[in-house]
Amino acid sequence: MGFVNTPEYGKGEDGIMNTSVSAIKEKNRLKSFDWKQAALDALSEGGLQNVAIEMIAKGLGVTKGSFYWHFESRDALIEAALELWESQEQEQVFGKLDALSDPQARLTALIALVAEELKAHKIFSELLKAIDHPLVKPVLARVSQRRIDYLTASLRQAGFSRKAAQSRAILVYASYVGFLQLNLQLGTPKLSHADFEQYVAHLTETLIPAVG
Amino acid sequence: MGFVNTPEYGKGEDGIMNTSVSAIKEKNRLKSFDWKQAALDALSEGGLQNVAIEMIAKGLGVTKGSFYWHFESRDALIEAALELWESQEQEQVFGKLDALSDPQARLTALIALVAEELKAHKIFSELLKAIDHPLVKPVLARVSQRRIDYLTASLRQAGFSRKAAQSRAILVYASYVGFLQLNLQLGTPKLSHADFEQYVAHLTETLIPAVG
DNA sequence: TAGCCACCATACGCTAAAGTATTGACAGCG
DNA sequence: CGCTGTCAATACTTTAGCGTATGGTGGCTA
Repeated sequence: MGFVNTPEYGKGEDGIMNTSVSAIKEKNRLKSFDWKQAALDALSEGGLQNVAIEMIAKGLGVTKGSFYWHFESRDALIEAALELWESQEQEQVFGKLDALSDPQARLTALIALVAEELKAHKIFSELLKAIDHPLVKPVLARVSQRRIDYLTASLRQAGFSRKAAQSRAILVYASYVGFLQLNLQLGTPKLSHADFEQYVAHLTETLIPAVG
Repeated sequence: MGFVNTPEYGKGEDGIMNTSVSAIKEKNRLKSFDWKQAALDALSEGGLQNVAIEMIAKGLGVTKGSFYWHFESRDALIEAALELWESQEQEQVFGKLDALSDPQARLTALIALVAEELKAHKIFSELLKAIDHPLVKPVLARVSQRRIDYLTASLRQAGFSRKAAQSRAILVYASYVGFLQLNLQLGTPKLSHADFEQYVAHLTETLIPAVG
């Protein structure tokens, strides 16, 4: 007892939480976690407007009467789901890359990462479309700032000057964001697997190795 | 008589249109055009969900009773506004660039164009967020395809191989799209005017001249 | 001056989705 | 056995925004 199997552990979302940590508390947390997970699923599929309580409830086999026991409001769910996504995102991206000491290898690994983890990218892409929502904007701003900073540092390590590294980091990140929207949202251009490989190779050649 | 001073001319949106071409018809067209223009304004400010009939009506000093005389539905307005935007967009971008014969100059001019014409970019950026709307998606697909093709052709002329030109075109366009979203929507990173200049210079150096 | 027509205002209906109020089921504990 | 707390179902209210129905006004023509 005492250990939870989810990223939820240690968040302390309830203010009081040390009164009889037990199977009941466990189940409680699992339930709330399910809602967040389902919200992220819905988000990655149909965008933020698809994070509709009655829809998700149906997917979970319950009704909204249940939802409002677990959460204050729709916004509360969105906020919690975003918090979950942000932490997952962070350990997913940075966890894998920090292992690599060579900055060059780290950068190419980062680009390779874009091809995988489709769902995380889908969520990011959907959030970008929902940026008008006041809860979404700060999250994306934080995440983007962290990534750009990380890129900048890596590029500096790889030999770029301070200013060049800054511009290059923005360029790399912008091309990432743009490519996401073009592919996941617009579906234009449609690239075959081979075309995609070639594009990634071209991108790596163009943006990563050339120090200047 | 016979000439109209707007891009509307020659569209033939009414099926029948040759019965007494006169000042009345003229006024009619102007009114309808105002709605489209106002719709684009609203779009560029608050996104597609801000294209709300009652809001725009208030802005025009009328009520929605007027609107439904001019248009069938909200979708009809959106469709008409998008058509207007697409044509304006096309002549704005391609009109200026086709004058330049040197492909290199054309490409740098194109990049410079991004800094201007803020409203057209705002609209594009908002449309990207509203891409789930069935009327928006095909428009953006057409526009993006045209632009990428144009870029590809210019890059080929500048000396890139077929495959390299294709990948590079996508890269350039993706970085454009991404930068738009980061700046107009997210506001991250915040660049000073000098920083922006430097970024554009860096971008041009990195993506345009190097033939490979 | 009668009357038609383009244009607009007002009032209402309709729908989707959030949120509320109330009651019910079921499990564990005293 | 019955109480209590957790979770869920049902029915209701509310709100925003699209769309409709209908009637009003002002100018042009017969």
